[in-house]
Amino acid sequence: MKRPRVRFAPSPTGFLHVGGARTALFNWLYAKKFDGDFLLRIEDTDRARSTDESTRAIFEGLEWLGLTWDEEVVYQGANVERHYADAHRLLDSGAAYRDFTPPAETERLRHEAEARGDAYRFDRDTATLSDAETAEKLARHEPYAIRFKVPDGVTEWHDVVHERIAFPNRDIEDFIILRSDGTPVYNMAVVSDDIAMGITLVMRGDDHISNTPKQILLYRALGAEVPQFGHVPMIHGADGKKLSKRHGATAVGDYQHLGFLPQSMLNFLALLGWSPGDDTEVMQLPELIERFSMHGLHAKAAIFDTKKLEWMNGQHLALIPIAELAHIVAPLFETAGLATVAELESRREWFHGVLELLRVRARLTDEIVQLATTFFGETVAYDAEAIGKQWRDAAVTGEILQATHDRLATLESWEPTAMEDALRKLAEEKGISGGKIFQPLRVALTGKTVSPGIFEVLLYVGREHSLARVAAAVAFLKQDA
RNA sequence: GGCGGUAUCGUCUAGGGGACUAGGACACAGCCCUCUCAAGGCUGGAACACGGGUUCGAAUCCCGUUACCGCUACCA
Repeated sequence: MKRPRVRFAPSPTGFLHVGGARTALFNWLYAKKFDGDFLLRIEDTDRARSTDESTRAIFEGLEWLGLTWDEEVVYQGANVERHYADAHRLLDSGAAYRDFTPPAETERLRHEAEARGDAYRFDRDTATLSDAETAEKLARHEPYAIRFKVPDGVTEWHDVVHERIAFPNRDIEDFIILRSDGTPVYNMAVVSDDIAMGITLVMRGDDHISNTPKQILLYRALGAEVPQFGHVPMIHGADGKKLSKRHGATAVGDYQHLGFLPQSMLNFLALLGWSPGDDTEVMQLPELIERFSMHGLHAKAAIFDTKKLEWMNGQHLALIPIAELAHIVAPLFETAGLATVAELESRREWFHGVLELLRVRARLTDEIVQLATTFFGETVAYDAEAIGKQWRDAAVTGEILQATHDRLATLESWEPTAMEDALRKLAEEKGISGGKIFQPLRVALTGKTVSPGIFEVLLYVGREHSLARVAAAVAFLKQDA
């Protein structure tokens, strides 16, 4: 059995699209699972649209996801000489022919047919010239394109995800493989490169299904072994249309910056169009490799559901080792102006404790940063809503907070169970419920009605700052009353 | 228009002729837990596109219809 070789071949005309990322993922999983190679080829033959920036974005996106490639990146543009040679090989063997028809003329015919409502197909006969005519045009250096001579018959293959697909050859026109300026056309370049790279399975998007019969014909005419093909479905937006910019974020980089973890993205993408066959949903990369099979691949287009992605991210946020999370999130704290990475590192235990508190309450890493503001800074801004809800009676609340402050101040150890014992006892003495103490206290400490457990907040805000915040709240209420 | 592909809850899916009263997850609603919020647990509503076959028996196999998607370039 030959070593499996698969590739991901994006054109660098934009950022790494989530659909592309998923295609890359399936190829990558296949390579890992079946002990093969995962290669990357940049299809940059469309020089007008290709940019270095896009190429970089593709690398970055793939690297962020951890989908690393096994050999040096192949740039299609570097192989045009081989593409050219292969096209001429087909010309020489009679599998292709010269087409001297000016592009404008072909275009005119096409428009005419369309206007009549007919299906246009290039007419081989009009381009067929006698040897003498050809020699004459050649002598005059008239430009020509090379067209592939599509043979009679039916071209079919066993698609890894769709089973059998067949195209009657009469529905395939004699397509151009080399433009009149000598540059190769997509299908020629792809086949030439896939042969040269020794690709054994071409796994790509559904939108390439109609290219496949042309490519199979090319493999055969070139005398090359035809690889396996697998066409994975498209990813659609909520409206059922191909996912595009107007659906919002479509680049994997967008999701990175929105606060998603790469493992969530991978897990979510894997489940769009593939299923392990049972109810398992949350999986890490090793498990994905372990469970990956072609059998679980789907033929149906899937709609990208951001809500489920968010849930998935919440799951992975809860699972990721805390040190790893800290590493990802610390720079975000720095850009938010909360603390520098170095400061956080110097209070490692405390920082990890804070993250432990917040990770379960957040779905995005950005949310963790937002929620964490409570644990930084000297002053607290009180939400109007929080005041209205928990501090209605300024006099009574001020008194309770003062008592709370005093009781906490007497504590020997700044430790949750001791705090809870003390404050529950206080509530009992006053004949009120615990909530009557905890809720106003929460507003005093955080300015908000919601937060992690009040004793954890006290612990991580710290004794000094907590007492100061409560005192400040008492003062605020006094002035208010 | 031609060609190709697809069709299970709103969404992602399980399902490979009998185990289907069609299972799970997201979302939604309610309840429990509880100092609030999450997380978690429980409960609920919600689907086999339609029509024909094949078969003792069909969500599962076949055909047709419909709908949706893709391709239809000297773009990739």
